[in-house]
Amino acid sequence: MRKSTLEEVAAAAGVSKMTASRALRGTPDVSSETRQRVLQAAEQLSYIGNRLALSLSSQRTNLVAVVVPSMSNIVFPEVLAGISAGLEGSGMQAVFGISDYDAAKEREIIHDMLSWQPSAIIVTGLDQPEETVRMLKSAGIPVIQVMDLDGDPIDFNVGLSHGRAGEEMARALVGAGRKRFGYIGSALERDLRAAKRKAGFEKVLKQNGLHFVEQQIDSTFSSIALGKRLTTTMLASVPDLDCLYYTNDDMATGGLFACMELGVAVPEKLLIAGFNGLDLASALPVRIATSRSPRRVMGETAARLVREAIADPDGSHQKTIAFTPEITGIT
Amino acid sequence: MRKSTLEEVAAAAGVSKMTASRALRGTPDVSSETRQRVLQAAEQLSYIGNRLALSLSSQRTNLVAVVVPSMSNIVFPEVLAGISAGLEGSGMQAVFGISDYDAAKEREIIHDMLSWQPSAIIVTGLDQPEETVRMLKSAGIPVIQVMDLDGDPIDFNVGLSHGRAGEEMARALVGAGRKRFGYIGSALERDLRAAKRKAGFEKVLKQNGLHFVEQQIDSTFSSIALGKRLTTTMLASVPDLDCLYYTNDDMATGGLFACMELGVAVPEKLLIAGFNGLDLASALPVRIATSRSPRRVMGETAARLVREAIADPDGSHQKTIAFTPEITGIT
DNA sequence: ATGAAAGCGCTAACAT
DNA sequence: ATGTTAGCGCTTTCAT
Repeated sequence: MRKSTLEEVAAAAGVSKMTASRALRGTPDVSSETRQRVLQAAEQLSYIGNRLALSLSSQRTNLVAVVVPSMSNIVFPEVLAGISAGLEGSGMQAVFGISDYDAAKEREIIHDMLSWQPSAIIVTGLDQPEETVRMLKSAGIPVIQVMDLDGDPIDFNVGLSHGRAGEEMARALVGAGRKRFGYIGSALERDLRAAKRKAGFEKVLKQNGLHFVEQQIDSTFSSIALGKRLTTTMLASVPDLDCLYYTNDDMATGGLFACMELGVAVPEKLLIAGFNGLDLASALPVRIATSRSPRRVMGETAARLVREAIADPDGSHQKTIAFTPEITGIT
Repeated sequence: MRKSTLEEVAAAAGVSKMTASRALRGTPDVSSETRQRVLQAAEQLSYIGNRLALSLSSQRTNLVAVVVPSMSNIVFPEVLAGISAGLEGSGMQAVFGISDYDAAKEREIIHDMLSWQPSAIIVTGLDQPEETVRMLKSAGIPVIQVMDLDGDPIDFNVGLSHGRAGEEMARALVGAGRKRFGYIGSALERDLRAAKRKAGFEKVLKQNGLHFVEQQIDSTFSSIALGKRLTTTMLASVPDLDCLYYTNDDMATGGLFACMELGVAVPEKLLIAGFNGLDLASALPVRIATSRSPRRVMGETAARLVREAIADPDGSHQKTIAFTPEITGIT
C-alpha cells in the first residue's frame, strides 16, 4: 500500500489541500461537515501525515534532542524518563542518543541530532571539548546541560556538584569514625563525574590527615560483577580496611556481595559506600551508604526549562538549578 | 548565530548549490580544488545540513523506529544497545519510543514514529491490537517484532517463546524435586510475556499433578523492592513452600533479599526462580535459578534483518528467528 | 566537472 | 469558510 499524501486525502474529500490540512489539525474555522468528510477520507486512506514536510514547512520540529553517555546504567534511563514525563502535553518529543562516554562520539551524535533541527538539546555534563561547545552554541537553540554542576555551563544547567558529593560523603564517613579507607573504581578517565567525586572525597580525607590506604581502578565500566571481583581481590591483600568507597552503587553492591561471600561483617567491620541511591541499594539485606541523587527530578526539571525557554525565548530565565544529594545508610 | 544553509555555503565558495551539495557528500565528480573551497566555507559557517530537507527530497530517512514498553527494566536498554550496535556502519539510525506497557500509548507512539517516515520499524512483542497491526502493515516498510515468538508475526519476528520458557523452567524445577510451589508476580495484565511464562509454568505443574500452592500478583510493575515485600508477606502466611517462581529476576532478587533477612536457606529450603539471566542474578552471593535470554543478540539480529530487508527489498528473507533461553542456577 | 529546473509534502501568508 | 501562491532546504534529473 503506497503512502497517501495530504493531496490525496483532499481530493478524496473534494476539498483543497489547505482545507484538508486545517481539518486534520483541528483548526477552528472549518465547517464541521467538511471536517467530517476530510477525517473520513484520511481514515479511509490510512493517512499518516509526513512530519518531515510539516517541520520543514513550519520551521519547527518540536523535537528535543537528548544525549546521555550510556543506557546500561539505570540512572540514565531514569533521567530520560523524567525528561519524557516533563515534556508530556507540551507537544514536544524527546529523541535520545548514546555517546558511550566517548567525547568524539558525543560530538558526532550531537551533530547528527542538530541536523534534525531540534527545538532544544539536553546533554550530559559540563565537560564537552571546545569544538562541541562551539557547535552547541552556534545551534541557536536552548542548550541544557544536566547531572553535573562543576564547570562552566553553555546556557542552562541542571545538576549537582559531584565534587561536593564526594566531599560530603567523606566527611560523613570520617565523622562516623572510619579511618582506613580504600577506593574501588572503574573507567574514571571516561566517567568524569565519578572522578570528581573521588577527588572531592580525597580532598576531605587529606584535610583529616587521612588517605586511601589502597585503591584499585579498572578501565572497564562499572558493574556489579566488577565491583565484586575488585573487592574480593582488594580484601585479600588489605584485609584491615574499615571503609570502601566506590564509583557508584552498582560497584558498591558487588562489593557487598563479595563481603557476604567472604563473611566480612558489613557495616560493623567494613562500611561500604557508593553513589546514586539506587532502588537496588535500599532493598539490599544489608545497608550500604550512598548519596541519593534526584535523577528523575533532574530530568523533569530539564524538561521544564526547555518548555519555558521555548515558550518565551526572550524572557530572562533562571539559568542554573542546583540539587543536593542526600546521604543515607550511615549509622 | 543564524543557521546557515547550503545556498549560503555555495555562495561563499562561489559555486552553485548543486556543486556544494556534491562536495559535502563526497560525490566523486567534483574537482578537489572546488571541494576544498566548499568544505572550508562550510566549516567557516558552522554549516550543519538540514536532514528534514535532505530526507524529504531524497525520500529516505535512514531512520529505524524502535518501540519498547519500558526503560526502567534494564532488559530493554540492552535490546536497544544491540540494535544500535547492529545498525552501526549502515548509515541507519535508531530512534526510540516508550509505550509504558500501554497498548493505546503504543499505538500513538507508532503513529508518531511512522510520521517521520522511518525506513523500518521494530516493535516489542506480537500482541498489538488489530488497529495497530493495520497501521504497521500499511506503513509499507519492514516491520520486525522482537522478544516474543508466541503469536502471529506481521512480517519479521525475532524472539523466544515465553510459554516454552515457563514450561522448561517448571520441568527443571519439578525434576529437581520441588513440590510446593508459589508464584509472585506483577503487572501481568500489562506484561503479557510474563503472563505467558506463568501460563506455561502452570501447564507443566498440572501435568505433574502439582499447582501453585499460593500466589500473589501485584498490579504495579516489577522491582526488587516489590519482590522483597511480596515474598516477606507470602512466607509469613505459607512458610512451607519449597520453590518460588517470579515474574523476572528483579522480583526474584527481591525475594532472595527477603529470604536473607528472614534467615530462610536458599536454595536448600526454598528455591528461587526468575527470568532473564541478568548480570545482577549471577553476581548474587546466593545462586537463584533463571532463564538466560539473549537480549543483546536479539537486538543485533533485529538490526541485521532490517539491513538485509532494506538492502534487498524484494529478496526472500528468513522471516522468523527463534532463540532458546538457557536455564541456569538449578543444582 | 558544474549548473538549472523541478519537486519532495506540507504550512504561512494572503486572498476571497 | 475555503482557496491560491510561495517557499521551507535539499536532492534528483537532465542539461551543458
